[in-house]
Amino acid sequence: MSYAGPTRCPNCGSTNLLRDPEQAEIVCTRCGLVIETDLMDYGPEWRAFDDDQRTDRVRVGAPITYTIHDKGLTTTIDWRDKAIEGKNITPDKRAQIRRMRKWHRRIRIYDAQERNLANALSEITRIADKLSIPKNVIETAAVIYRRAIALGLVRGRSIQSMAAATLYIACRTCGHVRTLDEIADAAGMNKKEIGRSFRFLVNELGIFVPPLTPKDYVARLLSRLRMRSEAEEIAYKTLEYASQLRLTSGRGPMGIAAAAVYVASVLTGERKTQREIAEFARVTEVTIRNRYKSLVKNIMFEVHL
DNA sequence: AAGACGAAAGTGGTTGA
DNA sequence: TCAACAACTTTCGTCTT
Repeated sequence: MSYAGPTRCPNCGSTNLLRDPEQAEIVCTRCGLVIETDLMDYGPEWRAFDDDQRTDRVRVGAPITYTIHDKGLTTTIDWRDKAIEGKNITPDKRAQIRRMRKWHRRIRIYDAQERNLANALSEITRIADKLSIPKNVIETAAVIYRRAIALGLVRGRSIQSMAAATLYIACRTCGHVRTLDEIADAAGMNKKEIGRSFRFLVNELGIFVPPLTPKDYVARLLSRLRMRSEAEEIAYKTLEYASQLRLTSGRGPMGIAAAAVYVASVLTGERKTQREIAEFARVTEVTIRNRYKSLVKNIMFEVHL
């Protein structure tokens, strides 16, 4: 059976796509974007009958029982090459014990990573569920986290912040607009730490994260303010002018989006107060005023020409 | 009285020596 | 590592509707 799927990653343009029938996905090996899910699944042992199973069986690697049966009770083989009574032991016994020790250690590291992964994935899904983030974004986050763990980037950092940062990266690369604030809220931790982990991961993994533009925020603001679609058009037009006039560079995109929405609210007559918009946009009224001021000044000038 | 406006001082993050 | 800096916030008094 042949399958003509995508050949290029829509996010970073890489052609190194990994098609993984067991995980029923096509994944970009460069940025970790999950391009397609729910491919035909060939392996009878791993057939996923519903979404829950697909998550549990395919994604998490080790089944959840793995972490339960162990519960952190690990064993160690003594480093001394002695029998229990303190006698020396024969050379071939000694060699055997050393081999056992080696493998025991290796297996334990593997265990620790799997545990970390399972932990992180449940954290990721927990945050994502709170925000109703779609499944493919969660999957992308999982892939990114796996890469991070494989490169040893997670050690010494809190699983929570790494999980949240991973989810944020996934949102950005998948074009699912969420603010760092929202993620931080849902994760129950501060924005700063997640932001730091975010930047760290982006640097270390070399992921291309498309920058957010004011436009990305407008639709969300309008829907949260329950405004009509004609306002949307005006807001987008305003932003277009603004970016042509280079009013957008270097400014926080949310402030500009909020100002554009305010302009639209005034022009359409379904006026919203600056405070209302500021609240949803998570910027202050003053910021809206400043953006709005320069918007009006420059665009009026433009119109008069 | 509510909303809009703007000045001034404060805050947290980035940059460049 | 530290100071300068830009963007944004906080606060508060004044103006407008």
